[in-house]
Amino acid sequence: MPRSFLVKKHINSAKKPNYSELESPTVFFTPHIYKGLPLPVIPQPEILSPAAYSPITVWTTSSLPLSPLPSDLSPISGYPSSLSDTSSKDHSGSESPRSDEDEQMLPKLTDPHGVEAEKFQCGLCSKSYSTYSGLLKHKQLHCDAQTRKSFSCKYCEKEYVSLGALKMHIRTHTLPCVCKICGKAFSRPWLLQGHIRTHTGEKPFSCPHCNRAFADRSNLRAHLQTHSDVKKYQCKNCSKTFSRMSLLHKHEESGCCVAH
DNA sequence: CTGGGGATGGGGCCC
DNA sequence: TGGGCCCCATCCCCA
Repeated sequence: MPRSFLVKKHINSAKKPNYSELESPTVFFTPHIYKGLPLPVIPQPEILSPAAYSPITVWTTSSLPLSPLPSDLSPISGYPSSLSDTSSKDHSGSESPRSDEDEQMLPKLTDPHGVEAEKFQCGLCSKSYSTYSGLLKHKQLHCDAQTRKSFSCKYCEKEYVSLGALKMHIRTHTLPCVCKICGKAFSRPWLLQGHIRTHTGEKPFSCPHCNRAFADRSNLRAHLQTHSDVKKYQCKNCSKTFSRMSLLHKHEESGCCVAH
């Protein structure tokens, strides 16, 4: 299943950013751990600065984070995570912005500091505020979601509520972080760092139960499931538990043990 | 076939 | 605002 729950649906595809300013230069990442490591065949690459973006042309938008949705993604409620509690992840994205609307929250008076009471009225809900800042706060907290603009990716059909989110997504297309050892490109430096561990053999995450080491924290987390009697992912039909969702899916797709 | 490890993608959160 | 890190999810491969 594509991990698109955070992506806005196609609401206003006409809102395209200036991509010539969005795209980041290619970055060759070289970790410090190369120094002293036996990689003689590879020329010792220099450490380059991380990707830097040019100043971005701003399209009108107020990109406040969306309200967090309470969503416990753990298939088994109350399961004790060995590493951290992640039950409060923000998986918002179901806004229905009226993207064709322009700024409608204008003060009744031009004085931005507002010396009289109830002078600043929200153009959407008609609530009045004595100060301009009060109106702004109201706008950001309550009404801005309705006027939020969207930012569309030029490489695919995804849209985002903030320019920052779009820029992050653009990197998945431009892949600016390139491994100097094998040439493989990644969207983000830390992804490249994880990849480089496959070259260096570095495994900084070790299991407290069996001392097995892993290069990736997520893989250690999955491994920790194998030490648990009651695993994280449980079949609704037979209550059998699995260490990975993919295993549960396989189990369910194979017909489980109970007819649906 | 099943379970587990390796590698990677990608959005959110925090600073 | 961006980088680093978090977490979840997924695919592939192998024992």
